[in-house]
Amino acid sequence: MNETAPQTKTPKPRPTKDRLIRAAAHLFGNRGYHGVGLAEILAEAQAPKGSMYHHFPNGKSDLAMASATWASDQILLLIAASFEPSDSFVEGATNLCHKLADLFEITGKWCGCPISSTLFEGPDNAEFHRHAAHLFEGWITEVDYHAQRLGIAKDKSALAAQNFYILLQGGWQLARVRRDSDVIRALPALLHYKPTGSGKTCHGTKDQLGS
Amino acid sequence: MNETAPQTKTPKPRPTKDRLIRAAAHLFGNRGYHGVGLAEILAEAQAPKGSMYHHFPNGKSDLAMASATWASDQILLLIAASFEPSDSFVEGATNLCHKLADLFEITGKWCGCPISSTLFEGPDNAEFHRHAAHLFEGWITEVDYHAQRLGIAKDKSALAAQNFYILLQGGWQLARVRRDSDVIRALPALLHYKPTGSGKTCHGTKDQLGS
DNA sequence: GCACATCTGGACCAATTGGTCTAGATATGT
DNA sequence: ACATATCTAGACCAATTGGTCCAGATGTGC
Repeated sequence: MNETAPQTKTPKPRPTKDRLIRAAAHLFGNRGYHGVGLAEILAEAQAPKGSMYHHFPNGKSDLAMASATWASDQILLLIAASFEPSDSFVEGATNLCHKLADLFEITGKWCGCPISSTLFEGPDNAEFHRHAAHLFEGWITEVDYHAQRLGIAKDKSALAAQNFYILLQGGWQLARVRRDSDVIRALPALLHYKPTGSGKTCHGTKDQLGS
Repeated sequence: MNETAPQTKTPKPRPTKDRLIRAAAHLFGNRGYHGVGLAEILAEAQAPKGSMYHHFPNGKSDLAMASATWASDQILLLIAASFEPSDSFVEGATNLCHKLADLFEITGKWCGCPISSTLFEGPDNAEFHRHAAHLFEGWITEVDYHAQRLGIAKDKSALAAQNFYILLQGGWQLARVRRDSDVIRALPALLHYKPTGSGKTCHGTKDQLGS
């Protein structure tokens, strides 16, 4: 019937390993590593325990690493899709924020950052921490690359990327607290927010989305 | 012997309830609600299970709420101590960041934000979420109060407070990832960061610490 | 002294946890 | 057809989980 019915046919409607990773990413992102039991993951992935330990011999922690990597890659795709068609850094950042906000609104799921939920609330294992750090630096590096490509001075791009990362994480968290995606949409404005008022921004050239 | 031995004397070296709250706050902040078992909390608090269920009839979740409240109050004290002696908003914010960074360096414990660790990675209970939201808004309100007191226009203070909150949460997370408190110390500079280059900031009126 | 409420100690429990193991189903290559 | 590697299915397990319960140790008022 519809394409979602695997049944005996269509040998690979979606590989079991993939289903496990997605289910794990989804659940971990919502309730953290310790907050989700294997039983629940297996139920959502429609996979038996045996399959899981076949694909992830080290069990839950293996699966967590894989699902965090997968989730991180998704974000990297989102970053690329946001910055590539843009003509300025702020425009790319704005795109990203809107895509993210849309995602939250559409799915209605106010999940947390999948990497920190999975690897930070996990065992305070050094390997988990290293992997999380690696993935996060990957995000920053990717943004840095686009920042340079879009004309930000090489000595400032890294800082711009890091700053944007901070805003994104902080904003993500507050948006989750308030269940209000507008917090995320408003983030780009903070890229040149100034606390001391003065109505017009920099008054000078292109003050908003630059470009 | 030493003053840390409660023994039969000193009826209240520190009330059991208090010890439980502190131990819980400490452990939850590091590994999240689900990441810590009652056994561990009771061990660190040196309290038997019976005591705990006496003080917190609803068990772990009760304790989590109480410890999050306590931790939040600690932060509120830190905010007050940072902004009260300051002459400008940015100065207060800078103080807060430095105090926080010092705290991390001294303790060497890169704990996460105790509220989100405890209440967000906990059961996706509505009560937990509401309480977390309440506590966080408390932080923002407190910062807002000081912002106004320190001369930020009433229609901008709320935004300034929210912005600072976002920076703090994002920075806190990145600092934890990198185990580098400098990230937090650098946050105040972001209060008027602008990505579009132009060496001098807004060129206009009091661009830096305003006030 | 006694009666009282408060608090502690820990034995006990059902449910769940992550993890192991193996018999069999299902490809895939020849 | 057969042999082989890959994957699935789930029974099974020890350990741990959060939670209950109550006997007794503490106070604290009278």
